Amino acid sequence: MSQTIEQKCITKGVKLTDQRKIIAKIMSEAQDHPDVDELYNRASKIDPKISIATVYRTVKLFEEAGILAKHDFKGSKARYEELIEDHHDHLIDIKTGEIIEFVDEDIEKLQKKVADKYGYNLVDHRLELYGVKKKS
Amino acid sequence: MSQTIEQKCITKGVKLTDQRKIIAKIMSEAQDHPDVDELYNRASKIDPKISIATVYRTVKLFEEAGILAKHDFKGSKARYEELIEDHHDHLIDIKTGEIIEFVDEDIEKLQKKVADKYGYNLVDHRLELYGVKKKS
DNA sequence: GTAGATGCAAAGTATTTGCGACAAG
DNA sequence: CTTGTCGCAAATACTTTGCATCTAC
Repeated sequence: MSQTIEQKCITKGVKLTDQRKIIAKIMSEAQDHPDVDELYNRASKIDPKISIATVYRTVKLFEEAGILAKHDFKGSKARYEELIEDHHDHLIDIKTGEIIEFVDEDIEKLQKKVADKYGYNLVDHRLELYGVKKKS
Repeated sequence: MSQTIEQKCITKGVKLTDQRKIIAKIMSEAQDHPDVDELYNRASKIDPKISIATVYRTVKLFEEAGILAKHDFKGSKARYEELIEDHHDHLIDIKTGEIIEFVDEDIEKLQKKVADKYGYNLVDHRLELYGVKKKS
């Protein structure tokens, strides 16, 4: 039973204001990886008085609380997505900007092995694939 | 017989000004991954009149010419390194900021396989490992 | 000689912050 | 009630750009 973003806020002791609820809802429902501007646009439709500063403050807060993940893909602004238990990496279509999420256990294992080889414990990683659709 | 950065400029038809020669030299000799500020500092010691704008223009030009690689590691400014034939990825020490370069052919192959699985041709990728040194 | 490069300062982006008003717990 | 949040606008950090001058080829 996975928690909603609002539930995670309560668990982590993050105060739930109206603005944060709006952002929580948008990110919960998002099927994509919106950037701050897009998030601000969507939030403004619900609460036209919300400030972009609040959006920035909230995504940062949520990121630090482990609720959202921030991605700085090449050639675009910072994008956010809800942080779910099962980790995944991203394949980015450089023509369309479409983002495909994938998981590859073998790559994960090899990454640990590489870190190990150099005497490191792997704390985090970033794997992004950039590609173009093959003609079918 | 690998070319120097200056030679690459000539090959690629990039005009060699004094400022560009300075930046080429610094990057050729760099054992690290300097950011623009650091590059500007090192360049200023050779030519105190060089402008930061020129440094920005030059790294961008070199990047587009395939002479330098730009890296946006998490939590730090854009860093540059000379682009060498043999590709490598990076392992970043999150305590010290030290950067270790590594190559893992198996991971490379698996990346291609993943892209392929989703119907993509892999054009580029980014793999960064973030770790802490193990106690020995 | 001429197209392109430089230095400077001003303008852009993306993001953060100080502050008085306001709201959640 | 009191601590923390919000909206606003100003500030910051990094990067780009317009323009007059200068330089590599």
